[in-house]
Amino acid sequence: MATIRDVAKHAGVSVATVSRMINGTGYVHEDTRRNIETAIKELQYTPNEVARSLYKKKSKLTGLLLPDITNPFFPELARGVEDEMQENDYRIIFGNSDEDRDKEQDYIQTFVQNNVVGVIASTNSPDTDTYRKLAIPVVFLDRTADDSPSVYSDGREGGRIAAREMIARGSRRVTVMQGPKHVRPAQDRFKGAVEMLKEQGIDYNVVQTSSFSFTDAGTWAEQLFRQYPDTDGVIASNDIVAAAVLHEALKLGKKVPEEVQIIGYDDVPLSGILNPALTTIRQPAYDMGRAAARLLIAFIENKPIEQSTLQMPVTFTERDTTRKAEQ
Amino acid sequence: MATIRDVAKHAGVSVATVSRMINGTGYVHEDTRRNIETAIKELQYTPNEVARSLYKKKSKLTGLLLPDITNPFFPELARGVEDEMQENDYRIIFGNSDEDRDKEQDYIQTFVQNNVVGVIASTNSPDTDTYRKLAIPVVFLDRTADDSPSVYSDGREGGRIAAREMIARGSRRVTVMQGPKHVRPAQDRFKGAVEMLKEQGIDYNVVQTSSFSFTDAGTWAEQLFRQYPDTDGVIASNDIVAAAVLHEALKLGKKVPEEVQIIGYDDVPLSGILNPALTTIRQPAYDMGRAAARLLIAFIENKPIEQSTLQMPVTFTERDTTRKAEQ
DNA sequence: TTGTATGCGTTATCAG
DNA sequence: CTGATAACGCATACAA
Repeated sequence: MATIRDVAKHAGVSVATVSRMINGTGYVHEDTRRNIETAIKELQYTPNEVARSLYKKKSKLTGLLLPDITNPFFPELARGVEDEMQENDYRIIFGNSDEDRDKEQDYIQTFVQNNVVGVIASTNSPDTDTYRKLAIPVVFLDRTADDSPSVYSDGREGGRIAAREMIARGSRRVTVMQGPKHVRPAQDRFKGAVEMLKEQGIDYNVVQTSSFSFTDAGTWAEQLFRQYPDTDGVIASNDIVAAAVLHEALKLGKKVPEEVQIIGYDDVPLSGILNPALTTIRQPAYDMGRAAARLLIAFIENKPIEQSTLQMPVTFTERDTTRKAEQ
Repeated sequence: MATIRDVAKHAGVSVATVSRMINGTGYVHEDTRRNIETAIKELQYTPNEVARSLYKKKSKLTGLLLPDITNPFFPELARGVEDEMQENDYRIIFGNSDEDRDKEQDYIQTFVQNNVVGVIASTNSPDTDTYRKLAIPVVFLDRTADDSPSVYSDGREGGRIAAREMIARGSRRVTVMQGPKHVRPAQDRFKGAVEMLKEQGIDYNVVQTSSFSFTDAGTWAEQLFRQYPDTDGVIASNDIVAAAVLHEALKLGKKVPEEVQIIGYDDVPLSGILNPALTTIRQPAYDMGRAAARLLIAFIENKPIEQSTLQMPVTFTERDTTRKAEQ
């Protein structure tokens, strides 16, 4: 790898001049500029970001911490973040936390050890020293903490909508699936749904689940219909679980949506191609990722910030696992 | 952030001693060790990886380049890579290439600018200077190049299996979907399928597709049944497309698998919960990711390497979009 | 307009 | 067993 010294020597100038020309700081004569440029070309020089980072105590690196990229909601988020970052010349150090505090800590630590200029995190414990002590900006994604910059959607409202639409379409023995206890967004949507069910005086049951994994989803689905065989409406904790419930319902010979209605959550890409296609509460994942990155960059670059807390809209996405609403 | 100098001062020793104790290089008296340890604790010191990287010209950073994390095949791969890396204290700088040479170049460049010690790449152009000129080890994932370290599965064989099983189950007017022209694995499986179809003298049509995106998949599916309404077997280019074809077939009132059989490719997690569940050719994505990371680490750490080219097995995963084989 | 010297935080060499 | 010190590649203050 050629260094700035090589370039300087090759161009017959000092490293300072090369540095100035590269960074566009200070004057440099047209002729010498030309010399330096050809030197750079010939040596295929590219600046060593590590040295830069050491000197400036700032890098072009950013940390992204997500629970599990294997859950189809997160790739959308990640892609949004990545696209925005890459368009602004930032790079991403990526890690999966598995919602585990230790792993999370560990990643955050290596983020700072590597001089990242900011981090985007999807965590259940934003209100901890792990984040409070950070000297760099943090944006929470898909999660919130009061007064902390964050991009998320209104889980409670999403849950309420799901329940409301389910009731409006005639289900009267509803089963609400409660996602993992320590996952905030899962609990928010759960609470929202239960709230609405109670308000409307509708009978409901709860099935507890402890993960969002594809492999477990089938188990929750079986359990659901074993415990509540006469349920006529399922509000799932996310689309994966909803898909598993749909699968199980059809396997048991139940007609969807005639006998059982199902509403998912997230609107991950696969939801639209299920059979029947899944009715769900949509979160604009990709946009959320982009927004979070945009916000973080604004902090990093000290740009003006209108709002440091963005609540994105959730929308009822009606497809074929629900009946037409009664007028 | 506390530096090694702070620790040294705090412990009343020189930085050299602190460094020695941290890295376990050279002797250090038991008493001073204790002093240093408490100093580290009190100051919450963690070594600056950037400074380390600058001096040693080596980091704990690794580059991972994938086409598109939004395609559900890749999160599995990525997770495998990440798990193995993280267990070995390596971190990942991640980027999506969109199968685009420029983006790819760009990422590779910033990888080296950041002193990564190795890269894992899923690329269609492994045989280019971009990779040949790299001074650090590279492992190609899901793609191969002769003699280059790589982890992939046998696409041609996968295609052959798909066609063979489709024929064995009675389809006689098969449609093979050809994935994006520039994506090697897609072409391999396509060729394999066509090869087998020809060998067996079975009538077949080809539908060309140019992406793996969820949004486009529906279009290919519609087009397929418009052009070849009497097809009785579809070999899709991957599971996403297969899911779309399944969706469309049912929408058109076709019985699956009675009137149309469908075979996908990859066995992404969603395949098992489709209705009917998708028969597909499985690639062990997670394991492939792990294997690639393990291989890369072996290169990085100069460990002995048995095989630098790993071809993982593809397996026919029989579910419900195909009929029982004729005995 | 350009060059010299210094320091960013670490590790390794070498002398003590 | 320990401490000065040079060097990694770069950007900046200051001189020229």
